[in-house]
Amino acid sequence: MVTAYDREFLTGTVGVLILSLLTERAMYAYEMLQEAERRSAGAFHLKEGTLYPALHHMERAGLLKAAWRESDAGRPRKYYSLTAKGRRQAESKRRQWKSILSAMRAILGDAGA
Amino acid sequence: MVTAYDREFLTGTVGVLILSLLTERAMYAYEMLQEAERRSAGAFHLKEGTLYPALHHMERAGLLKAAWRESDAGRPRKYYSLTAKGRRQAESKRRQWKSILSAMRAILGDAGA
DNA sequence: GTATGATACCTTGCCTAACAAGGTATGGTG
DNA sequence: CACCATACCTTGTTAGGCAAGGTATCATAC
Repeated sequence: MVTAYDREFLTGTVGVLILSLLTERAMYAYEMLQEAERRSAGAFHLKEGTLYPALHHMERAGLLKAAWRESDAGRPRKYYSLTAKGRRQAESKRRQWKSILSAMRAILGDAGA
Repeated sequence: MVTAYDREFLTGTVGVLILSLLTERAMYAYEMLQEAERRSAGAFHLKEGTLYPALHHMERAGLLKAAWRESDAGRPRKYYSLTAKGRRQAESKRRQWKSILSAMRAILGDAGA
């Protein structure tokens, strides 16, 4: 379900997306890929080449912390969770996202509703 | 009112923004800058270095056409309007934008509402 | 027994959009 | 005369998203 428009619209949203998912619970990267796809009914298809570097970057920035856990089958999984700084960032980003949303609505008229 | 977050969130939205403004009426670039700022109550501060290249690109792509008109005072203004192709594009982009919006809502939970 | 696909992690290199910072020109206001 | 708002534009940098590759484990199918 990867269409050409994904990219232009997705740009900049990946950060908020990760922060929001991790606000709910700790998750591993592969799980995030599936969750994003499932919840958007296939509209989003987060790419691995986008997600992994983003996670590493956010970990370096002190927003996330990672912990390996064994799984019943297959390779161990690397679970990410929010640090205190990450939780503050999540809150802040969400507020910003809302403000951008309403601004877009104002500019687009009913088109953005 | 330029804040650091503008960029990440704005990415990819400029195209839709232009198409939507021009759906209403022909406008010149400087006017678009003001309109975007006014309607969003200062939340958006479209940059000239973003807008002008975007307009030129969209004109080359056959989405817009430009026409110079004299003004009572100052320099002549370059009015942009949608071509037939541009109108189709505007419709299509708006639909995509809506689908992305609802996908984001689904992922963010009430955070995106 | 081996091929394939799902799971699960990762990196390198390219492309393009957004921006900062600069430039030109005109008219009005202090 | 200086300065600001209007109005157009360009160049160079940066950073984010992605395609395409790679590694390893396990289950299923043939």
